[in-house]
Amino acid sequence: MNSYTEENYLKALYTLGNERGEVNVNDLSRKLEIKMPTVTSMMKKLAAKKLVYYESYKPLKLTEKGKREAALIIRKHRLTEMFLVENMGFGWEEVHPIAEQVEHIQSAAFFDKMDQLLGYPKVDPHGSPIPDRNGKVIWKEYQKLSSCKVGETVRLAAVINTSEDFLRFLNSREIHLGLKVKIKAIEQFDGTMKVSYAKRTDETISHVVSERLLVEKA
Amino acid sequence: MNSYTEENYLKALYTLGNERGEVNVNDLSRKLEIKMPTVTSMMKKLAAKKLVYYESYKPLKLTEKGKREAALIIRKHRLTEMFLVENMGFGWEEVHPIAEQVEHIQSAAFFDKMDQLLGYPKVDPHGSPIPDRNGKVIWKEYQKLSSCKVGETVRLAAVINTSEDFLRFLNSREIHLGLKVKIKAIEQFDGTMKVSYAKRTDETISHVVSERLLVEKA
DNA sequence: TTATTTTGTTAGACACGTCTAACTTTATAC
DNA sequence: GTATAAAGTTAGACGTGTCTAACAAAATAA
Ligand SMILES: [Mn+2]
Ligand SMILES: [Mn+2]
Ligand SMILES: [Mn+2]
Ligand SMILES: [Mn+2]
Repeated sequence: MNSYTEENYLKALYTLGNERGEVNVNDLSRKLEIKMPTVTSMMKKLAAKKLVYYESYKPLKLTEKGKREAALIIRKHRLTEMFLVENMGFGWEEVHPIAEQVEHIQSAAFFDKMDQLLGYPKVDPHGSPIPDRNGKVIWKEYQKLSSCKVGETVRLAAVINTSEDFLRFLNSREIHLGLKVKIKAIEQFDGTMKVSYAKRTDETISHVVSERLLVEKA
Repeated sequence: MNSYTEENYLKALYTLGNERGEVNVNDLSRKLEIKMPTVTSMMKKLAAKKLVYYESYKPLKLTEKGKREAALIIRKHRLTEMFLVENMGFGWEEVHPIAEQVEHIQSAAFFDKMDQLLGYPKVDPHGSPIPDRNGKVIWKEYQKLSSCKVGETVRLAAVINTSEDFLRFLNSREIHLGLKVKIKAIEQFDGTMKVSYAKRTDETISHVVSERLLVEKA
């Protein structure tokens, strides 16, 4: 069994790996807010457990075993977030710090029960896919709202940034997953979009925001 | 903030204190399955944090602060057990090991939400009282089923032993909290009771079992 | 291509929570 | 009331996860 600490390293390696392809000691160090020498020594430990390929001065890479174990922790994280939102009434902006702790609970029954009560959800409250029991993840191909054209109507499928501030901002505009958004106009200069959705027929979405929203064709 | 480990020591001190009055290093050592020298050094640490009164060779005692913090962990434990049973469909025999982990989650909102969803329960699934937000516990005075007389009808209010085996045994006899039990006869020799409850009109309860069931007059 | 900056490693330290071995104090038995 | 047993403490060690200081390698800039 991996320790609480090891689990957090595995998860960070996994998510950084998906975001940036290559993961360096420095990236991990910054993400976990842990100094580089500490990261190096943990990488050697995880390498000894066959969870990470480690060679001095080379980028870090999870082994297949490491990827699987990381994905299973992420599964627990995302199931928890979904449970907190759907079955406990939390807002999507509140759940991450709680899930960060709950993900380390050792009890298959606990998470199986969440999964069952939720009806075997495929995505978490932010639209990220929930890995299956074997650690397999099915990534749906979404596109950024910012890449859409005038006249298109799209459905909001996921958020890229899940910071509390950003999610609170979306709440204040009544923007949530599943929302149908029609693009009315795009300002060439700065990419600002004029859109309509729900009862809001004359809203503005800045490029900073549309870059962080993933959509699919409605 | 207290560590995960410190929390488990506090909780053990609290429950042993209620069961036996005085707590010795040896008791704690056996309860936590941690060797005595380790316990001694932790007691010094908790004493430095004003959570325990510690003097060499004297019985251990929680300070008021220590009692309060212990009770708040127990609150989280029991709310969790109740939530697992009432809102997630677990059996009362399954929840303890999960609650043992969940009780260490640091999130007031998480437990407040459980409390609210449960309708501010006063007791856990085993009939033990849930301490309030200030760590105050209201103990109801129940009596052992074994101390009841022939002809009495009592309501099952709590179980003393919460081992999985005992709870499974009760499940197999369809014995659960709230059950009304009528005492039809008591064998003087070994204390075996003849009782009726629900649709079971001719059941036998051994003294070993009736000693572990707490009831109130119906 | 050499100098500088950034990234990464090594060495050594430390807090935490655990252990065993050895010793001391207190309790129990005779 | 001494002898023995049980309980408790002290000393010293160890694994985990963290740090800082010093050094080395790789990347970038001049
Ligand atoms: Mn999250
Ligand atoms: Mn975590
Ligand atoms: Mn319990
Ligand atoms: Mn616990």
